Amino acid sequence: MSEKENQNMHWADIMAEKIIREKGDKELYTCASGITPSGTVHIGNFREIITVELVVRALRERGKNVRFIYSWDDYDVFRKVPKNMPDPELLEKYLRYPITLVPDTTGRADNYARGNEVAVEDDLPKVGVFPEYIYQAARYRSNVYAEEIRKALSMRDEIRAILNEFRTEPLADDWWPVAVFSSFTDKDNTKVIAWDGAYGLTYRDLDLDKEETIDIRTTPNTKLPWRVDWPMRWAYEGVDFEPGGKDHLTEGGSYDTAKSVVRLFGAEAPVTMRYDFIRLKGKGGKISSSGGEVADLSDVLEIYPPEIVRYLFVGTRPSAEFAISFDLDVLKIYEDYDNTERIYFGLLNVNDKKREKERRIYELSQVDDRKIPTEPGYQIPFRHLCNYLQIYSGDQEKVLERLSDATESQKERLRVRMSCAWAWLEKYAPEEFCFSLSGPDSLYDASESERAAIRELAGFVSDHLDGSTEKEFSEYIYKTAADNGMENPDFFRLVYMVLIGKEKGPKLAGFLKACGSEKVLEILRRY
RNA sequence: GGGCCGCUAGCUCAGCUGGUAGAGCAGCAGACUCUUAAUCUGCGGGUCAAAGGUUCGAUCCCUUUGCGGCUCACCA
Repeated sequence: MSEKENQNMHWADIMAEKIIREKGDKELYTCASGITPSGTVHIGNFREIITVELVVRALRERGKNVRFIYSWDDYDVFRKVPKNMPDPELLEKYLRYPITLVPDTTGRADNYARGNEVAVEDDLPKVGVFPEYIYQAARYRSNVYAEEIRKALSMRDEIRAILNEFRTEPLADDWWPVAVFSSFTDKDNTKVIAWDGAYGLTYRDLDLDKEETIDIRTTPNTKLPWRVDWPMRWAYEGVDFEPGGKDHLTEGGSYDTAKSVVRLFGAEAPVTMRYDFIRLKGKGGKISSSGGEVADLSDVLEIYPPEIVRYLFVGTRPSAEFAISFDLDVLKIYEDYDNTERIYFGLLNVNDKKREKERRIYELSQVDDRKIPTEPGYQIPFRHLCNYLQIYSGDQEKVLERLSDATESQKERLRVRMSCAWAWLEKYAPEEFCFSLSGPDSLYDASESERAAIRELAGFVSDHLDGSTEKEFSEYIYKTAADNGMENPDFFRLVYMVLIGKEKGPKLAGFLKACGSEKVLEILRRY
């Protein structure tokens, strides 16, 4: 790989090569990601998942055998009731329980953690992400890690020394690298008292002031604290790559201590990369129900097709923060994607460097890398699609009839796009952007002279709309205004009032053509 | 207190291993008697935060400073 080629490489490819370089030639590369499902798994968390997915794909394209694991840290403690969860009073009662023992007040699953998990697991396949899920609660509770916990206990002093390097308050002498959920209360308000040097651990339940000795091979109570748990899993799974947010990847952060702790477990830290957070733009407004402004993958998938969701992340360096837009920027995002697509299919000429870059972005944006489209999507700007949809009150099939020259594969993509467009129009589009054609019940109170003008326009529509271009037909519009002694602006206002009950609307001639003479006449002839 | 990131046209940002910068939007001008961020065309010299340094040459490397943001030092 020459330096010149390297310069143009996509970050996922650069990362894949770095992994191969640093970890050597291996039979299997393990790439990992994970999070505590202690609340809605939002789009910022998704950034980590998609980052791993892209690197995994880049590795596989290099002929590597890759395992992509996703760890749900669902044996974590429920510390805080998130603002956006229903029935907070009920949830309040479960603080300090493991999140798998907290009820799911959203009704999605049989426990709180699982509810947050399924939301993500249901959506990830839609964007082409298929990790192997690992459930830490199940692992811990079935004692899979008993040996690792014993090791951690035996390396107590070394671990403490590593953690103390960055702490202001050193860990106490009686600190143990293990957390215990009480078998009396299920809560973690406990304190380890003694370890027998093997598998016997004695703790005290601080709520009840009761003591118990458990066997870490047979009781489900113990887990490792985060800064020990993370490196333990690296060693256990043989992780070669795992990215992290900037909270982890800072001096003194958990990656820093984990890369020392992992050596105690006889392994080396994975290659990592830092990703920045995601901001939201244009969300809130109409739908800010709880004040807690969260957007998860399903919120984003509602207004962007899967390949565009991927595109947002593929096209941005992970280390750069960016905003996901729900406002009018949505239009631009669609245009940007379509532009990349046009470059990919050679419909747009750009220099080699740019073309190469966009080509790779397009490929990686596709949900299934074995099914990359062989033709571009139907060329219609997103805003036009929005107008067509509104003309037909959201009836996708009617819109497709108008776009009859679209191929089957284009229609398929158009359907997805239209669903997104409709959702966007209903939830986020600004008021000025939205309209609906007037029905029989919403007549505009027109004067007699206005009615005459409308009737004349109806005649022109009937005779000429279908046969003339947009530009040609605007002449008839001007003529109608002139014939009836109306100023243009007044006449335009009148027509919009009649058609959509608003003073302004889409550019009139084009709008009339988009509606089609049949629909237009149906409305005009009421006057 | 430590660390990290950013500071480029009015706005949002590209510019990724050095050869004095570019897209979109806004704006301006014109085209058709016209209207929403929804017509087309033309128009982009901004001390690349500041000062030093390295260099034949720096927006891009090094140092320092300023401003903004994030993060760790509690837990995960």
